[in-house]
Amino acid sequence: MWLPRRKNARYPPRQRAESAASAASAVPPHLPPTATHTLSPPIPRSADAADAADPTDATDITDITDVADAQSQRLQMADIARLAGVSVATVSRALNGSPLISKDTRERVQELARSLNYAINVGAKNLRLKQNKTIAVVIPYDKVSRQHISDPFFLAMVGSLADALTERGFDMLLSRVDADSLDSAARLYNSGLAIGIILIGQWRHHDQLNQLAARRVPIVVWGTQIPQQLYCTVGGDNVAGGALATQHLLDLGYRNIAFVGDPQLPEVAHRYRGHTEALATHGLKPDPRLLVAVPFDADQARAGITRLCEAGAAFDALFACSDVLASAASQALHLCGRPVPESVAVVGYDDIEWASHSNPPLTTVRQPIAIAGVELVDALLRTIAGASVPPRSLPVELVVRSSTRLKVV
Amino acid sequence: MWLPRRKNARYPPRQRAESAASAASAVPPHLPPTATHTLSPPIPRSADAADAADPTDATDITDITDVADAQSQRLQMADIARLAGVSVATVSRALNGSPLISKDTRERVQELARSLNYAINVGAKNLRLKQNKTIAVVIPYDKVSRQHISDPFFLAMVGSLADALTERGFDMLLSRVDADSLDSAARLYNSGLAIGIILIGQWRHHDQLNQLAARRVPIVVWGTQIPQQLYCTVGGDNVAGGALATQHLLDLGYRNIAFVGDPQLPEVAHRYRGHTEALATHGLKPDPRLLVAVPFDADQARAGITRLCEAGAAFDALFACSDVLASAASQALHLCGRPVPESVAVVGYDDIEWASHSNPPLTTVRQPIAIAGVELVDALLRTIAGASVPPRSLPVELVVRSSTRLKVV
DNA sequence: CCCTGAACTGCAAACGATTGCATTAGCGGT
DNA sequence: ACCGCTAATGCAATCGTTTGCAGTTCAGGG
Repeated sequence: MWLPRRKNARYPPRQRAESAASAASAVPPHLPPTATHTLSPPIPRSADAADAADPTDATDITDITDVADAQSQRLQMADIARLAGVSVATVSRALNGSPLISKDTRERVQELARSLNYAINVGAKNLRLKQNKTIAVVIPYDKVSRQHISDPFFLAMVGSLADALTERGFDMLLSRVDADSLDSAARLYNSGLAIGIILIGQWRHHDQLNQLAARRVPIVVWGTQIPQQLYCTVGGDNVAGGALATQHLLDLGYRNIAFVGDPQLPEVAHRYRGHTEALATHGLKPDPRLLVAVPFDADQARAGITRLCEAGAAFDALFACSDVLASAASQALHLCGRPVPESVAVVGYDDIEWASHSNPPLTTVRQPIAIAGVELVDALLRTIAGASVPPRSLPVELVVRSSTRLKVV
Repeated sequence: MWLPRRKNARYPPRQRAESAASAASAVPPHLPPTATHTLSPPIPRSADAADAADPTDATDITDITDVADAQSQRLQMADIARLAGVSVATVSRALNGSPLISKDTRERVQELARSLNYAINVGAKNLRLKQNKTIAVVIPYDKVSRQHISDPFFLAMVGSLADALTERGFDMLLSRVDADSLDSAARLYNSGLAIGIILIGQWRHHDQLNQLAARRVPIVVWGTQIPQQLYCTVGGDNVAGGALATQHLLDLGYRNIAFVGDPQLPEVAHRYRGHTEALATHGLKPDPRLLVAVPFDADQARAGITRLCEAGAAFDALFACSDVLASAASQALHLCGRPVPESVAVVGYDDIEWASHSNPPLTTVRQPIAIAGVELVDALLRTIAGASVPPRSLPVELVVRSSTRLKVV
């Protein structure tokens, strides 16, 4: 007969066959054997139930109590091992499907673990294997203007990323950082919480992002490609998007197009370039008086448009760099007595969900949000694998709805 | 002279004073001394830079190479210890501000760690301390209707939770689960990834939530209070909200009010009750023909409203259980030749950002989203601490905009 | 000169998993 | 009866931190 000998015996040495048998019969009375019954019988207060349960075997009662009690609370491999009458090593191998373990033992352990709702401690596993299946997604917030980022576009992007990451078996750590110190996002990587970072939006701190990349922090940014960048960006084709919007308005007969957005932001700058290029094909130049330079903030857009109207600027159409801005602008236009689309044609950007629900439904440049999530995750994983991933520009498309119509002359 | 002796010497034994001095002078040439310079000088390819750097001291070069190289990649406590010429224990205590360490050593270690951008390995720390600062936020998705949850309300809630958690120093793990197996969210807790779960929306599986609670999984749910529930809910006061909306319409002179929403969902059921109660104060009863029972899905709402119009139902107002539904309904009404608010007054629910940007701006019942995040987090933390937290109902308020106006007779 | 205590600091054992390398039993061959 | 081989399993080191305890140095008192 073989008897295990160990310094710190966490489980009483039992004869193999006996303990296996007792485990199999002892567990069900205390804990539900499977997780799959959906109709709950009258539910007792769980812990009390264990205490009150029929005390057939003194040792097993204390076993269960030890597990549920005190500090350790959660089930761990040692508990499974004890109940199955094997060592932790065997449990580990069994749960990982190692062929070293006999089919019999393997299945017994797996069944036991499943019936106890055992889930492996990911932290310990990660530590040992130096691996990690968590990706950090960072949404910067603007300290000065608003506390929260409420632009539905960012949130939709979060949804898309959540889907893409779930798809590939990764967990997503959502985090906010001050847009003025984007580099503080490195904490998430340096602390081992996540193996890489996806940052939504480039904001005003290109330099900080370059520093992160130089420090070898795996990072991918939703944004636009900037000349000297060391990090990988994925983004819609902003130049094409800007051109598409303006071209559409030109085709409809509009010639005096206001532009709403802050060209200091890299993405907006590119859209403005597309705007300018489209005008050029008709021999036109952008009118600086029709540039409403506001950040992505509805209130400031409203104010800007109102100012524009009151200044008596001559414009018959408007291109806004987000649907939120377009919507705020439309509202302001209404109040100025210039209804959309009768008096002013409006094109937005992003095509967030409610662009089609708004009234009138908004003509807009659709960003490929669903694809964006997949592409960002893909690029990040390749970066983590050590590849040098080139920036990626995704195609955008114009969605024509009722906020634009042929100009009536 | 004291010489350290160890089984597995990870760092070469050095005389204390000597090594401390060499560390202090050796670090800056290879790595930036502080993280706070924002203007990046011409950035070299980092690793190459270390290799190419002026090789003044052979041993230090190999030190740095060891750190940046190979498997271990990330900086760890042992590296700091080696560079500071002390033991890991001392580094640990120094970084945690233990008074056991002399002020001198403590500050030297802290400064060194800061200058190297060292961040402690959270996984290892959590393992050792059996603690964890991560909360899981779960958004269920509906497998049958749509792949993604795109309702801005849920996403806004995510934003609010992100703020509340950041505020309290917790990290947020965002996860999606199939709305038909909410209990699979337990994995996040059982695996030690998170110390508690916040679930957004009650959906159709009250029983599964009860089971989770019975299994002692710390969980708080955004939703409405249901008689026999074992888990804690936080939610807007749905009965009051429903009453508020309907009362407002009644006050304006409307008597035939359509209700849009699926009363099978607990929250909607309560709003319907409020609706009914308000009608009762005017001696009215809800007309079953004016109940448009659709889930939170814009397309189905549009279809439902169109059907209602085509059936020739007599109604002069409409109360929808979300702003998305209200907006979709307004659109359908327009197409049926019944403009809002001239022909039909519309009240929504949630007061998401664009309710005020839509056209006409939507009268709606505001849910306290910002407060919700704080309350949910609060309730969860108290639950984790072992308290039995009662369900919480938050006040809602009516926001009157232009989609409702005095009925013209 | 030795003893004592205070002030630092290091050693080594956790935390919960994985895995290379024993170790064991069982079996067939000689 | 003994040897060698294979299949199944256990031991113990390891991942990066924390912390109880023990060890070292040094100053001051007898």
